Formats: sequence, C-alpha cells, structure tokens
Amino acid sequence: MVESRPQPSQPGDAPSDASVPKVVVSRISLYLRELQRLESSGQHTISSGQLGTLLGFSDAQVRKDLGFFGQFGYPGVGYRCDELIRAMRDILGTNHGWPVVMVGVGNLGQALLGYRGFGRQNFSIAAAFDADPAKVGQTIQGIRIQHIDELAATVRDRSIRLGMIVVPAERAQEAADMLVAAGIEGIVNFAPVTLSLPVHVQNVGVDLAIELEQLSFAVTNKLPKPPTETPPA
Amino acid sequence: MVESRPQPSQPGDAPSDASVPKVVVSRISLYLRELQRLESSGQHTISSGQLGTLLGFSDAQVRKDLGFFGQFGYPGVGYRCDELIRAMRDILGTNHGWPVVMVGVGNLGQALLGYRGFGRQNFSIAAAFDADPAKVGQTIQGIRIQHIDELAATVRDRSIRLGMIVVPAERAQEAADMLVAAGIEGIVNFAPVTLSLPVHVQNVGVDLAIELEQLSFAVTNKLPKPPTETPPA
DNA sequence: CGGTGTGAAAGTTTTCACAGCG
DNA sequence: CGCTGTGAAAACTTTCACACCG
Repeated sequence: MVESRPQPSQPGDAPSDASVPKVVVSRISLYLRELQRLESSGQHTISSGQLGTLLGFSDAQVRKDLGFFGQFGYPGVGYRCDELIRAMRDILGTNHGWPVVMVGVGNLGQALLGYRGFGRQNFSIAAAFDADPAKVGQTIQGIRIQHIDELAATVRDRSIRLGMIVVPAERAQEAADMLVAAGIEGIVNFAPVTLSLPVHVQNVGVDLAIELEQLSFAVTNKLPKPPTETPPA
Repeated sequence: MVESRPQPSQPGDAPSDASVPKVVVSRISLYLRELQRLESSGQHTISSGQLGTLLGFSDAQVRKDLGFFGQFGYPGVGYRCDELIRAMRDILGTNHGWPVVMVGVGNLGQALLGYRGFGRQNFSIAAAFDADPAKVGQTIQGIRIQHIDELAATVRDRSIRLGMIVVPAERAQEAADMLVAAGIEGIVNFAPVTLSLPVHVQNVGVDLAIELEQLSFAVTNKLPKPPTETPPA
C-alpha cells in the first residue's frame, strides 16, 4: 500500500521541519513498546483508537503524534504493526544498535548490567567503569569492569555516544564532567542531583525517590487518575 | 516571617481548590531536592531566580508553581530554605514516613532494597516478596524475603499504601493485580509494560530502556554543536 | 463502513510585566 | 532596592470535527 501513495513525499518520511515537543517523543516510546507487544502476540494491524485505549490516550492524540513524523496509516484499516514499529524506531534512532558506557558499578549499576530490557530496544552496555580498585578487573554480568581513567580512550575508540551515571550523588557531577570530556553526547543520570552540563550534551534524569514522591502526592490528594503510564519528565 | 503576615490566608496553606498540573508536582520534587542540597551546604535563603537557574527554569515559573500551594516567600528576600523544604514535604506528603512493599526480588529488586535514596525522602521498603521458593526466607539488605502469598496480609497488617513492581514484564500485570487486591493505592512499575489498573489506583511507570530511547532521539536529532561564542548583535 | 490526516477551536501551561511589600 | 505574588498575554498542546479514502 505504501507503494500506491502519491509522490510528493515518501510515506513515512519526516516533514523534516518542526521541532517536535518532548512529550510527543515520550509517547512515541510508549506506542513502540505497545506495538512490539501486539506484534509478538500475533496482531498485525491496529487503529489509532485501539492503540490509544491501550495506553490511555485519545485516538486523535495518537494520530496527531504520528503526524509529526509522516503518514503511516491506511484509511479504513489502521496501521500495520510491523511498518509502524520500523517507522518509530527510525524516528527514535533505535533501528541501529547503541553501545552505552556505564560509570559506577555499585548495587544499582550491577543490576543494570544484567537488565535484559536494554537489549530488547537495541542498547547494549559496551563498557563499565569504576574508581574502586577492588572492583576494577572483576567481570560482572559478563562485563569486565575498567578503571575510570580508561573512559575517554574507550569512548573514543569505540565511538560511543551515550553514557549512564550510576554513582552516588556526591560523585555524579564529577562523573558527568568526565563523560563530557570524553565526548559523550547524551547522559542518563541515576544520581539524585541536577547536573550542570554544556548545552550540547543531552540528559535525562531518573530519580527513584522522586517517582515515589509523585505517588505519595497522588495518593495523598486522591488525585483523579489520568489512565496508564507516566512518561518521564 | 510567617507569623507577621496579614491574615486573609494562613501562609503556606493551599488554595485547597485547584487540580494542580502533574508537571508542576514533578517540579516541586526537583525544588525540594535542590533545596535540601542547598540547606545542607549552609545556604539559608534563596530567590526564585536562583532556584530556577539551578534547575533550568525561569523565576516566574518557580513562583507560579509555588503559588499553586500557597504563599511562602518574603518580598525583597526570597524564600527560607528550611520553611520551603517543610512546605514542599507537606505538599508531597513526605513529612511522614511511607512504608513500601516490593514485589519481585531479582537483580534490580535487590539493588533497590539497598538504595539509600529512598530513606532520604522518607520512604522505606517495609517488606519484599517473591514467588521463587529459593529466594523466600533469604535476608537481603536486611530484609527477609517473604512468599508472595503473604502480600495481602502484610499490606493489611502494616497499613501499607504504596508498592513497587520489580518483576519481569510477563509477570507484571499479575503482580499489579495482587497489589490491587491487597488494597495498595499507588504503584511504581519498573516492568516495561502498561498496567491495567482500577482508576482509583495511582501509578507511575519507570522504563529504563525508554529513558535511553529518549536520549537516542535527542542525540540523533541534535543540531550540530554550536560554536561556543555567539554574542548578540 | 471504518478509519486516517488535518485545520480550527478549546484548553492548558508558560512567560510577561507590574503593583506592592519589607 | 530586590524580590514576591499574580492577573493578563502569549505560546503551546489537546480535542474536535470533518473531508477524504479504500
């Protein structure tokens, strides 16, 4: 069907213009996750209404969100899961693999080293670093822990663009500075502090206690529930 | 100070009306985190402009956000850190402790059992459950793992309102159903699936792969690094 | 018919700008 | 003076509603 559409633009290509709102991108991730589940359960097509219902959004919102990136649907039918999955991966940049470096291999870091969910979305932890000599040289979850001094060389040699900070709060800025110096372009920060970073370095913070605080507020104020998930802030 | 303010409303009290936007509440958590850091570094007052700058928000936004909940500042001076911390904890509901149950004690669960950041914000993992008989009875990070069948009784007996789901994706809905049946009011879900829950149960999803996807998008679509100096005309 | 894609309307959030206070 | 608190304006996001398509 793709091949039958008129020519002005290739179906699925981006209107190559607009800066897309961040909240739209976070919903794209949710659509993708849901579509992957649907496809592996054998469903081949889905409408905006069905997809929205599964996630707690309106049909119009699903269509508008997709509309930021191109035209993917078939009127009267809906979307083909396989096509839409591929399109959303193109949008998010996850049709190719992303090696990631981890800084800090404590409890949480070790758990993340073994987390299967990263691979499923095409991320892999390519190297892990710590400053503690007792940890350096150990192999955990199949990854050999390197000394933090080797960070810059590894990032350069293996063209790694993303990093995760999994050190204690007091060390997080220091870790961030090293990642920036090494040329990393994006950071997921699990330490409960705000990093100060050059504007050209992207960052996403994940603060586990803050997630609980948001629940505490919601429960305390018996906030009427907006269905389903809460995308990251 | 507080006692000197004119009477129309008690300082710090909520306009007790409005439904506060979720995004405002998430910023309140960031303000609180930053204030705690400031206070422990010895700073006693702060202006909206300073606080905003530290977090990347405008002064007006900080004031508007606080304005949803009351009046906390002193014109010409700013805010007193200690007062504001207490006020924000009142808002978020974290001036009292929150016991939390954890369902699923795999890699990630074990790491979270040892995470110090929860305690700092007044959360504590009161009990942890697993279905695997090999884990039940073990003590990890000082917590004795119980069998999942004991969940409902524990939640009831200890009046626990919040839970965390740390099981694999395939088991997450099942875990959610058990938490709901046990009377839990809010859930943090670390499994990469959308839960279906009764509207009266709050939930926050944390999907680690999605955080990386958001970075992937940001990095992929990032404008080429701007030359450092761009002074205005 | 069932469903997409999309302008235009409605609603929400952010920024502006300024009166008022200590 | 420096800063808060807050209406009013601007910007942005969501919902509506409908032409069009297979």
